[in-house]
Parts: sequence; structure tokens; C-alpha cells
Amino acid sequence: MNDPAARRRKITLADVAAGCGVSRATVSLVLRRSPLVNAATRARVEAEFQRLGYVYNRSAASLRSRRSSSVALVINDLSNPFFAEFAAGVDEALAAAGYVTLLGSTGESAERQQAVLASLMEHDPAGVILSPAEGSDARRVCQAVGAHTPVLVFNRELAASGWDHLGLDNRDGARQATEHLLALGHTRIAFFGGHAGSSSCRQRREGYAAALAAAGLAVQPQWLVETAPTRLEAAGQAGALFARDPAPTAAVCYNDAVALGLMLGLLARGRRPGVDFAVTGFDDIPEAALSVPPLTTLAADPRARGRQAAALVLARLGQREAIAVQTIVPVQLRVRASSCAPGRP
Amino acid sequence: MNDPAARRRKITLADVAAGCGVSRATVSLVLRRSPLVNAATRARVEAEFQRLGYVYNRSAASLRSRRSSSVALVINDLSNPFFAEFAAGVDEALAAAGYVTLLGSTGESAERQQAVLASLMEHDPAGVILSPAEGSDARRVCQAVGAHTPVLVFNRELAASGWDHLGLDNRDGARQATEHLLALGHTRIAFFGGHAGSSSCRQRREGYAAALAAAGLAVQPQWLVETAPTRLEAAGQAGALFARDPAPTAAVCYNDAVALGLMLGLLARGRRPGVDFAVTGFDDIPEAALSVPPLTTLAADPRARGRQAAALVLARLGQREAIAVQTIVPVQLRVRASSCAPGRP
DNA sequence: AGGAACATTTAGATCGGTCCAAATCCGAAC
DNA sequence: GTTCGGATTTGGACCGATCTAAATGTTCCT
Repeated sequence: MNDPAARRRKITLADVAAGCGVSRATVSLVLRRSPLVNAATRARVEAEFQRLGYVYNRSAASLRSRRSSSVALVINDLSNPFFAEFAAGVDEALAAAGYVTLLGSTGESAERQQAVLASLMEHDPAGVILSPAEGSDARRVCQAVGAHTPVLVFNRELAASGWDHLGLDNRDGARQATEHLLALGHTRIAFFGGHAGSSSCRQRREGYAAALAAAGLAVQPQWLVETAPTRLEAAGQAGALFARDPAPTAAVCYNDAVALGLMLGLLARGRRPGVDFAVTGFDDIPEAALSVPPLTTLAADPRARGRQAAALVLARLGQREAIAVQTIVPVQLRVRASSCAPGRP
Repeated sequence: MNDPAARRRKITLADVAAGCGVSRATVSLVLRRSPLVNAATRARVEAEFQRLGYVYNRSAASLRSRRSSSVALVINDLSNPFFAEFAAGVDEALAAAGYVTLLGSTGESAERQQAVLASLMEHDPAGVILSPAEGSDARRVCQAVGAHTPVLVFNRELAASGWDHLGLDNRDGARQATEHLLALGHTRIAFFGGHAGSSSCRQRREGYAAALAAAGLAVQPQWLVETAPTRLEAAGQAGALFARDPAPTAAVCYNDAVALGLMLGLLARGRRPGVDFAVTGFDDIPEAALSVPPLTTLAADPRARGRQAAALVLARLGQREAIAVQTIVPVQLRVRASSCAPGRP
């Protein structure tokens, strides 16, 4: 930084070359750690990098080499801790691989998603990781992304897109939770919360129904309660479980937010979750372990999923023509105090 | 997309120019919406964009024009909802202004922060929004960022950096909370949680002390309890408040996580927050409104802060030499049930 | 007809790197 | 003293856009 050339203009590779009397091509070889260049020369050049405070211009490099060093990450809802954690995992893994993350958040709007994708594509990302907004249309997304950039779709399904997909095993997770409650001795088990229209809710209900069927029990329609996936609405709907006899003694909830809401709603009705009534969640959000009672739930480790998504999209860069991969990650049951045995009636 | 040229290679401005018999310069003018170009020509070129499925290459453009269209966003902890929300706000405002967000997350590690900054700088961002990791050193950060890229520092202070700063009014917030408790009739008020070393904790303690002083009360050292800013540790340290007589009847907490933890810890000791003991938080995270009892706290609207940060850094691009701006945002007291009046002893 | 004034278009250099093929250097082999 | 092969180095085109200054029309006066 003590060189007058550093004053105003940015230092380029040409400055470095001039500074130590070699050609630009040689400096470029040093930058790329080529074994071709002589050790002494390399040392001289690297000293000059230091002296001038040289900063590599990766965009210029990718322009010529046609190798992009960025990946676009488009998230439907960054304010949801699950996705924020996912984003952190993606960024962590991309950074480790020498890529930079181009962030776009869509706020669950398919319209914004189109605009965001179009804008990100102008920066020529090597690949795209997309957690689709509600109501995304595969055709429109494909139109924005083009046919030559690999896409990894996370969490939600995007019908017939021909892209790689990474999702949770919703069906098996709900099955595990239901079997856990059955094993405790419950026979009257509800499925509480979520919008039946969403693919994840549908899959979770399937797992729930499958576990009941395996135990020789029928699904009671009055024990299927729909709510928005928020604590507040879940708390309000708690009463729906007890509208008709026989009332359930346990509930598999769509996710943790709903489960926490339900527990509040139960308390408001004088029932003690974890004592009079068993509850399970889904996601294992940080609060699940700290609620009263602590919540039995299914852990998906969103940060690890982020790292995995990054790995998948980077792997695809080498294998552009291979068939699309559908990855379903198992989820893990975390048993805590909210899932109690049924009380003696 | 039906043109054979679209097959494999990417469509460039030269293809469009050739496709409709004008020069590359003219196509470039159309792209930039220059009024110089004839309406008929513009229409012809724009039709060709559609026909070929042309995608603008913004990196190439910024290389030549020396106008970057990205801003780096470096976040200490994306898994914290406060910062995730902040990031969403930044991205929203940057996207609206035609910039793309280069994301970097540091996981509170000053080392990683250096690496992340260095990597992001190679993509030549127009500016940097930095929410520093704990233990950041202004000199090292400056070394990574260079002297020519504007930086906006968010939340924490970075001593003597000469950069713009956006922070919350921590002092006034804690003062408001303390005055609120005083107005309710409390006189024995603790300050609970946080690391006294951090600038935000120091400022909040100052506000707390100022309010007590204004009421003619002295700060009792045994009522200043330090904890890591997590729910878990806060719950564990709750007992420290009652180690010596006289015990406090209320606590101003470092933040919401700490306050929620303290409330759990109180329950574990048979004291009912909001009934036997008053608690306030800081941040107004989404759970604050839904805890039992709902938490009195200070709202900072992180998404709006994100938009503001983006606006500040973009404003700086036009005013490179103007003096650094220190922006302190007021925070708003949200009174809820956790701050009760003192019980009759 | 000649030319000024304006509108529109364009050739060619350029941004900061990488790529390629060819040039140069050097000690060993003939 | 040449010739040869490996190790290094290099000139100059090139990536896809923008910039500059100059080249082309057009119209409209005088």
C-alpha cells in the first residue's frame, strides 16, 4: 500500500507484472498455482502481490474462462429460522468450495421469484439452489433459469422439472411419531395442523395414516384438524380436538410451531400437555427443547441440509447430462417429555 | 429459443446485433434504454432479444463500465432470527435498486470473517454491509476490504474505522424498560444477562444505570448478572438473582433470549414471571408475543433496519468523500404481561 | 446546390483476466 | 559445436459488454 500506483486506480495483474518484470501471462499462472512457473519467479510475484495490495478480479476471470464461481440461492422465506439455518449451511459449504453465494429472497411470492431469478441469472451463476415460493410454476421457473444452468430444488416439489431435488422424508417422520405414540399405549391419536393442500402436509398425513393402519386402527375424520402453520392459529384451534367423543389422547402435529401453539391451547383448556395429553412436532426448532414441557419432535438438521444442497449442486456441475437425482433425507425422532403415556381413565 | 444458434453456446449481444443487422454498439444502447436510438430500431432489437432468449451478462458490463451491481452482505449469525430478518430486508431493498446481494456468513468467527471478506471482495462489490463477528478488529477488516469500497457497519461498533454505522439505541431502550418498571413501583431492579464486554451490553447497562440514577436509586453490583446471550445459560443463572438479600423484584434483561430463559428459570424456582417477578427483554423476536406470559420488550424492526442499511450504503456510493454517518435508530417499548407491578410483600 | 444542425449509428479500443501456440533458456546427449 | 527435450516464459487474441469519437444520414435554410 506504500506504492504511489496504489493511490486511486485499482491494482491489476498488469501492474504486478510490470512491478516485477515478468509478463502478464506468468502472473496469471502464479495466480492459478500452476506448477509450470519457477519457484523463484513465483516468490517474486507473490511478494509483489503483497506489496501492491493486489485483489484478484474473479468476474474478469470467469468472463474469459467461462467458469463461474458463484451459485444463486433463492429462498422463499428467510425469516423462517429453518430456512435461515439452511441458507447458512449452503453458504458455509459453497464458501469452502471457493464459490460465492448470490442471495435472493422471494417472501413466498412467485412473482418476486421470477424477478429475482432473472436478476440473478444475469450474474451467470454456475448453478441455482431454489427453495420454491408457494405456487411456483416449473415452466415459468425454467424459462427464467434457462436450460443450461443446473438447478437443485429444495423442500417443495416442483412437478416434472427434470431437476435434482432434495427433500425431507415427511412420510416416514410422521410415521415414526405416530408409532412412538402407539408404542406408549395411545390408540386415539389426532393429526393436528397444516394446510392439507401443501405437499409436505399431505405426505405427513400419509405417514400418520400408514402407522395407524399398520396397528389396525382407522383414521377418524374428526381427528384431522387443519390450521395455518402458526402458533397462534394452532392455539385457537385446540378445542376442535375435543368437539366430539371419543376425544383423542394424543396428537401428531404438522410442525413445531403448531405443536407449541397446541400446547398453549391445551393449557388454556385446563389440560396439561405431557401429562394429560401427548404432543409431537416436526422440525426440531431451537425452542422445541426449551418449551415446557420439552417437545418430542423430528429433527431435520437444516444446516446439514444446506451443506448437502450445496454439495449436490456442485456435483451436478461435473455431471451435467446425468439423470436427475431425487434425494430424500431421513428425519430423526427426538423423544422429550411432551409425549407421555396415556393417563388411566 | 427456436433458433439453432441458441443450441449450445450462450447468446451474446453480438448474436443479437447480427440477427437484426445493426452494430453491437446499437444493441448496447438499446439495453441501456438510451434515448439516442430510433424507436423502430429499438423494437427490432427487442424482438430479437425475445427470439434468441438473450440474457444480459452483467459481469461483463461492470468490468468495462467499472460500475459494480452487487453489494456484499456479511452476517455474523444467520441462524439468529434477528439477523436473518435483517438480511431479508437488505436483500429486498438491494434487489429493488437493481443490485444483487453477495452473501457471506461468518458464524461469529473473526477468522472466517477475514476469509469471507477476502473472497467477496474478489467479486468487486460496490459496497459492503457488515454485521461484525465478535472480536472483529477494525484494522484487519480494513485490510481485507481496502480503502476504496464503502462499508456500512451494522449493530456492533468497530472502533475508529471511519465507516458509516447503523445501530440501535441500546442505551435509550434499556432506559425505557427500566423507567417502565420504576413507574410500576419497582425499586429493586436487576440487569440480567449478556457479556459486559460487548458494546451493546455496555450501552444497555448504561441506560439502565441512568434510569436508576434519575430515580435516585443506586446500582447494586450483586444485581448485575452476566450470562452468555442464550436461553439455556440464562435459565441456569436465574438463581444468581436471589443469592443475597434483598432480592430484586424485577429484571431488565439483555435480550429476549435471555429474558425467556430467565422466565423458565424463575418457574423452576417456583416464582411466576409476570406475577411474582417482572421481566423485560430486548429485540421483540416473534416468540416474545407468544410466550407465557407474553414478554415486554423493545422492538427494533430488523427488516426495516435491513432496508435502511441498504439505503445507507447505496447513498454512500454517490457521496464517497463525505464524512461518515453514525445512525442510531430509536427502539420502541412493547408492554406485555411479563412486566407486572411488584407484589405486596 | 451548399452547408449547418440534428438524429442515429458505428468502428475499434478497452475493462482485467485466461488461453493458446510459439518463443526462449538451459544443461545433457551425440 | 549442434541438436534435443524439458522447463519456463511470453505475445496477442479473446470473453461480452461499454466507451469514445467519428461517421453517416436527414432535414431544413439560405
